[in-house]
Amino acid sequence: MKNQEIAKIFREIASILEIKGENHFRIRAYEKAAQNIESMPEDIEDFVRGDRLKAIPGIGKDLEEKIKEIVSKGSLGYLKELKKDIPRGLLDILNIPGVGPKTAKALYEQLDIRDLVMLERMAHAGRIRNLPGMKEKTEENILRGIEILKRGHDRMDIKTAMDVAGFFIERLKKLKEVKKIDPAGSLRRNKDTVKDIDILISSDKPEKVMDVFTAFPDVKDIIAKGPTKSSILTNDGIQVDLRIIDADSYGAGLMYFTGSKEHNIKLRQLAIKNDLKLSEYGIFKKDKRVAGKTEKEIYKKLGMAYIVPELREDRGEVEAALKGDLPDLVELSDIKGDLHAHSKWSDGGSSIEELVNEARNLGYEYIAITDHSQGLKIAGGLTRERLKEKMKEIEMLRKKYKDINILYGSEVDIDAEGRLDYSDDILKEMDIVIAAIHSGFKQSKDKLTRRIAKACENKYVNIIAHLTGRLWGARDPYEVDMEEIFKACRDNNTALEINSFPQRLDLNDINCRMAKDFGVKIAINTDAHISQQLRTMKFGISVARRGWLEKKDVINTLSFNALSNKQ
DNA sequence: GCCGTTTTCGGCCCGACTGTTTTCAGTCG
Repeated sequence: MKNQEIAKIFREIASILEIKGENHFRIRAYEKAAQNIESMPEDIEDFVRGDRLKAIPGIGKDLEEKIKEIVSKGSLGYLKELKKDIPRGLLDILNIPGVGPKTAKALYEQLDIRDLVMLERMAHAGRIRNLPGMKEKTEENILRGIEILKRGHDRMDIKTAMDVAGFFIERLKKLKEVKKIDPAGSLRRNKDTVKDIDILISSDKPEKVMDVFTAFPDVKDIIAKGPTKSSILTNDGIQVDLRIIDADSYGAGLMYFTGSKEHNIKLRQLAIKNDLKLSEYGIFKKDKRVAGKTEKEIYKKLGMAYIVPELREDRGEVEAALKGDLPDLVELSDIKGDLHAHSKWSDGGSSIEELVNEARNLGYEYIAITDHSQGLKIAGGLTRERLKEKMKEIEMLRKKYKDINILYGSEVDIDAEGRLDYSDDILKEMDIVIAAIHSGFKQSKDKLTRRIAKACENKYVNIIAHLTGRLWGARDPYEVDMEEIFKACRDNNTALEINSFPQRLDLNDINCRMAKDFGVKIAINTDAHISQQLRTMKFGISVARRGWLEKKDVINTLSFNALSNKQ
């Protein structure tokens, strides 16, 4: 899988070309190609082998050759050439908010600034203000931008983003000047991680709303403030953008502000083809607005079905909507049970009964109690003897609660050699077996892949949990050969898990879609460690929806009977 | 650098805010 690697190279080329002041559209061509390759569910090397690269949107003759070179040689001569002209550190300067290619170029050419350290020093020394078109204010903004960059507020997980957005929305809602309010941006698209918070408001007194917004006690810094658009930084360094728009344009504004940028561009191009103009104010024929109040009427005007926010990434959804071919996405209400939860028997905080009762509250048909296996001592893994005692408790609860099926299971550790932590005679007694890696993350990609594939081959294993082990903000995903895993899962009828825990959300959306294309079934689980966490299912659902999954792709949408027959 | 149901050349999404200007370029989303 070289998709990410190629996307990264193309993005780097785009950045260097920006600084060099190259043609804007040529730069966009590289960015667009990077985006398409990165979000493709297929392995680009298959396209090279099949000589089908030009079938990828945004790939023409030139980029085709460059991709072939990267795949065969592992690097690209053109990028090496470009790097001779532009020092590496200059690309970091582009990451400073408010500093773009023109500024970076001027800093490099006129003051020989080559990296962040030099830039900070020069700004402190008051040297920037002497450049043409720059003054003290420019210097201040650069220093402030460097501070923001240093604080490293990159992206936050979706739950944190929802909490921050909720905090602002709840307070803004109370203003009588606020008629309508919605979260927008990647948060509304339910992306697994979010960079900044976007909020849209409809109001006839925008100035008043902006005054209140920028004066909230949590506002540390005002980045921009106007009658229709303001941006602030919170004390925690999170950027919140507020946009105010007329009620007549609210749908168009919501669409624009929800994005993604690529989705918007695609729609605007489509509008032009139809002799229309699309902006955040509506769809216009000549200068007359023909739609704009709701998103639905805009999609309709463009001759396509409504596209839910989760799909708006320009990953084929526009084409599908034009053909009336959109997937019928899985919904939270389709979920019939949770197949991954931990009780006090291992490292959970709730009793089995508490988990069962929460599952009953959620209207589930079944819940699997899947405590850790014996080798995972740090998480209170169960020995054979303790398993027997746990089984007794489950049997007792089964008698007490007839309206739900309590599944006896385990999250079994896969050891460094790919062996399972329980023998087959224990596993075969279980209703459900989840296998997962909990150590040896630093092994090579091949070794990790073989470990997991070997676990798939065990006939008692039903699900592989948290495949790449990522913990947002704490641990990077470990590298596995997705294609190999998908094949192993498909051939052994093993499902892959979407882990709904907000810092995991692993598989991610793109892996999901690829798994689906391979014919692999998915289980959306919470991995709850206290009963309330069974309610985080919605985050896993978001990933599934972003991965184009339908009800039929997800095993825990099956009724208990259908599920039992399948396993 | 890509792309074509007006096109193989001449286009390529659209608008807001800031800071520097004396009407606009740069940056951002």
